[in-house]
Amino acid sequence: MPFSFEVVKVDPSGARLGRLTTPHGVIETPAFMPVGTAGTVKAMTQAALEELQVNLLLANTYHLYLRPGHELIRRMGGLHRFMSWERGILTDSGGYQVFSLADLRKVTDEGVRFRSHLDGSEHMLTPEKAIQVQRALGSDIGMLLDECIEYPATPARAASAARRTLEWALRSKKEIDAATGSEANPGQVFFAIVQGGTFKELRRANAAELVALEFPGYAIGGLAVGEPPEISCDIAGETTACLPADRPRYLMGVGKPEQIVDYVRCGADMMDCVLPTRNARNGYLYTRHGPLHIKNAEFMGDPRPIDDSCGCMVCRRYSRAYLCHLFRANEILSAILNTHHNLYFFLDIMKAIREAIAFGNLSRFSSELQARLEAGHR
RNA sequence: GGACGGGUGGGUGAGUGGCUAAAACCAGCAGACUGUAAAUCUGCCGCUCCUUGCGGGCUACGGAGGUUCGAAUCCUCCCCCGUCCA
Repeated sequence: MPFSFEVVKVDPSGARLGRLTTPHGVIETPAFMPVGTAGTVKAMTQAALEELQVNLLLANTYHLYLRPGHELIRRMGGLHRFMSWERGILTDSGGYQVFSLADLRKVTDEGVRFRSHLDGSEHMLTPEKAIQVQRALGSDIGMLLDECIEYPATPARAASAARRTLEWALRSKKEIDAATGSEANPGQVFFAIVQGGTFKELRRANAAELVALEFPGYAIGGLAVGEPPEISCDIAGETTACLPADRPRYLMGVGKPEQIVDYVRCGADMMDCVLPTRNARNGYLYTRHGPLHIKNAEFMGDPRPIDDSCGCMVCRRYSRAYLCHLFRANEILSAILNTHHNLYFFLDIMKAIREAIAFGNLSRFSSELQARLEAGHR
């Protein structure tokens, strides 16, 4: 199955219902991708992810390159085989680590020099190298190396990162074209990433320049790095407007449940976020009536499920009291059950969004969801 | 009966004259987390008062006295707890 994308329906808001076809299956969009940085969605088995109907998950080039090494993964038959996952995989390029590991790296026009957080060793990640590593991993969708910057950033800094991201995209394109047809994973495609900080002109320009290079899909990067959510939304909407309607748009690293609908209405087709998984491990659980800290004393003797309107395995089977106990006792099952629930919650919202678009009532769905989540607790 | 060692805030445990309401860790109470250096991190954690401030008062390092301007820290006696010797 080669890569393809088809827009099935467009909502008046700009939200799109679509189908993304990859060598490892079809993904209904808008899609939420769980994050599995190191080739594992923490605390989840692959079987459990399949049960949750996850069709596409995210792994990380930089982390897998450092450990266990992309060549090892290539020898093991590629990432799909290595981690026993027959569905879709999107690999992030390491561009986010430019931002998150800011203390351990130096960015130049050539690429990013990292000092490994694992053993202190030095590594050079160039746009070409990022492509090569992702080829070795054999993901369905790879990402170009970009320069993700912090917020707030000056226009000059944002412009410089956007310019560099564009130059890196040109080099990536060459690297991609050079090897086309000679690969073990012929269906693999690469998405370019639009940068430009919180400046609309920069975003528009960067998007236009990348679009001219004809990538099969585009991502919007550099958002949700600390800016107010209204700005993220504004920039996301502004950017998608500059992207071709027939290509998938991936809004990287977002978002909170109440923001997801907004981003879909901005025209985003794909999203990923660590919030459901990381927050789960930290005892922060999402419900249709607002979040709860399961470790809090009030849940110690609470026989109710996390969310009585949730259909997930955890809510059908376990009480808040038990989950509270597991968390306090530092039991591994705590992370497993919490993650399961939070992922179900995010995936379920996205599924409901797809249905709402299909039925043409996204607007109503959106305001109802918003109202419930903002209504407060329990 | 004798010789040592020890008794510190909910727990473990630093501290041997003032910088100590008393380290650190745990427990407890709350919060944060957005392309994962995260099962992590942050704040609070004796009582009390108010004009909530690097604010006032009170209580506190087994007990009771004492030395000293000042004691968890030094002295005396007592009570416990270990280990060893009779």
